[in-house]
Amino acid sequence: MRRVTIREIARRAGVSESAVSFALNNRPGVSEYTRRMILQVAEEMSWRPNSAARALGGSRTGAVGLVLARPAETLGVESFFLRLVSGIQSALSTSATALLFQVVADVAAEAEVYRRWWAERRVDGVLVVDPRIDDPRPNLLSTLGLPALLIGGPDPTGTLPSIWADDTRAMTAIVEHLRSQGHQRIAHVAGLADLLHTRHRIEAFEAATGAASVTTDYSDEAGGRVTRELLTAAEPPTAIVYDNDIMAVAGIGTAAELGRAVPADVSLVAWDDSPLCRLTHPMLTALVRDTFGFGQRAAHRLLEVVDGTATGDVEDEMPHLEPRGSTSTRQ
Amino acid sequence: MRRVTIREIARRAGVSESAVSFALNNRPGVSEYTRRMILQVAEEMSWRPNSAARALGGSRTGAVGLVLARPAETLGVESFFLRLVSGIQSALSTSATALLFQVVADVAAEAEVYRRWWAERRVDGVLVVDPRIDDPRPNLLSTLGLPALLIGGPDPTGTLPSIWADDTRAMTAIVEHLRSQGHQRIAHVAGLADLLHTRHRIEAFEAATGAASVTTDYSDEAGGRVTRELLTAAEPPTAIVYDNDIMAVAGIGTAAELGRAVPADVSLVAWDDSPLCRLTHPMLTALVRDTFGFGQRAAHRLLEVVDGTATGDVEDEMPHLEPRGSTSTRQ
DNA sequence: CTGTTAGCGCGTTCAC
DNA sequence: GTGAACGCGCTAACAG
Repeated sequence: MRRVTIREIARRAGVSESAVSFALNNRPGVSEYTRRMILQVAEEMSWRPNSAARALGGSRTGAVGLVLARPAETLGVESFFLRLVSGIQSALSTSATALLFQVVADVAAEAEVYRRWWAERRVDGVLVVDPRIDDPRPNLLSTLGLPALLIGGPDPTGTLPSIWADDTRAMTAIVEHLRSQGHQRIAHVAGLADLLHTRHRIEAFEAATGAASVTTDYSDEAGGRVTRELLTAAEPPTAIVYDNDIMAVAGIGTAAELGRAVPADVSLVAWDDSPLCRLTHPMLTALVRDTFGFGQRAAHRLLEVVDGTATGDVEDEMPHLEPRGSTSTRQ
Repeated sequence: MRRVTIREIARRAGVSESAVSFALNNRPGVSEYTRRMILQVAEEMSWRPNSAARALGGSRTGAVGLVLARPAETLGVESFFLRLVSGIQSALSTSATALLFQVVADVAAEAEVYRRWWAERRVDGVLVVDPRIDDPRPNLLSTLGLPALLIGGPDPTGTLPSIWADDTRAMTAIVEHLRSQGHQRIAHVAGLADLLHTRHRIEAFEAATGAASVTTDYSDEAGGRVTRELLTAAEPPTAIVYDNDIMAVAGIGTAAELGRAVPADVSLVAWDDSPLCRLTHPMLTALVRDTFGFGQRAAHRLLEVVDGTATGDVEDEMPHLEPRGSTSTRQ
């Protein structure tokens, strides 16, 4: 495959390289006639800008980054994650921006990736997922000067702009829904204690019920174990809210083992919907989010942040509960 | 954040820019003493190469690409996929190579991404997953001249180098294992008909059993439906092999609905292991692959292909069966 | 207003 | 070990 440069287009079109550059970037300085002619030649030769040359001259690389710090045990997020990435890319593709993606073991490694990407000028900005309590990343990114958008939040330190959904109100809505079905004793099997959204959910849950949430590592094992503890206690809950789909699926299995009928004896709710929630019998009532759209909106916002045309937080739409067989009216 | 260039290092170290470049790249042309001195200065100033400048001068971008053409229904691959990507990156990180990642809807869009990446010189090579029957990608990539490694294969057209695991032998091993447990009637719920590995599995299955495989779209719905058809037939199978975890999980649910005991009435095997396979009761016997290691080896091999130091196919290790509760000895 | 020439960004490489 | 040219697109400054 021959490489096509602006120089060749200029030669072929019989004009200067700068004229070609102006025409290709839709900038003044060239007549309408010449522009059309140049564009046609470029089209015929199927020219594409060399991203390296562009990045070197201008200050844009045309790429943004996403790092997923993925402790081995956190498997429930996968489905959520691929939908999010799909949405992100659907938004990025309209501005021909590429996505640099990396999976690392922990936040320390994540920080190292940001440093490297920025030092090597590989990205124009990054999307930061899973904000944590006492999160070192906003401070790091702000110190580096690397434009970033926090997905989830808002940032407690007010350092990074963010896009977020209201987990607090979502949890309150779930509890109210269960209450309206007659549930008095509700339990909450939460996720990783140091995630910001976990704290939000816990605070909302405890405020609404007065009961204490239990934190876990999101694993199926934890979901099963905690469910067993809850259901074999003196006064077992009549409804359990799980912070992800995996734990809810494990929970429904454990309930069956213990001989508890779902939803007659105990109702179950999964925080995030996924195909898993439709594999169980009964199917799991789940909190549905428009994750693809969320990703789109996040990417769009990041591009604005990179351009400097946006700062501050945006609240995304609230997720809604999709009732299925695992919950039902109690009398 | 101040940007550090080779020019500054040269000034600070009192040498020429080329000397710095030689020293930083461990190339001859500079004395050991000077090299050390330069490296120390670079270290102090925490210099990092500007990837754009490097890409522009040399012919390497220091990035490789991976496109996932993900039809909405193919959800079972997610877990496999993240493990694969983790492995890929663990190998890439040792050579400071970045991964450009994109999720698209279909192979046509995937081809378009390859064209764009290559035209824009964004990648040095790509990893191609899910080879298909009559796959247009090897031909395209070869025409473009974009170095590529096929994950799965080998490429029937012999166009692209590949790394692959022997699905044929794996299927044969599964059938033999089931036979050794006394199973006479075995069924195979296969995946998408146009995937190459689906064909390999089907051919191996039909050669070993004489029975016909059924192709599906990998969905839980298909897994459940086909299981129901199989189990309510005149002579139901005593063992079923599913091409992914999702369908096997749906299958175990359907068996329960029909009142068939697993494994007493019917044994089930999932092709790919995942946490899902441990969420069922009984747990699913599954084919275990070292997906992380597979990704590592694939990335390593791609880098060799990019360097031109490798061509041809490599066979990766064969997956092994991990027996769990969903299969057992029949008499 | 239309178009050109010159020089920049930054690391690499080749001739000296 | 050095100086200078190069890769490719962008962008002042400048000429018609």
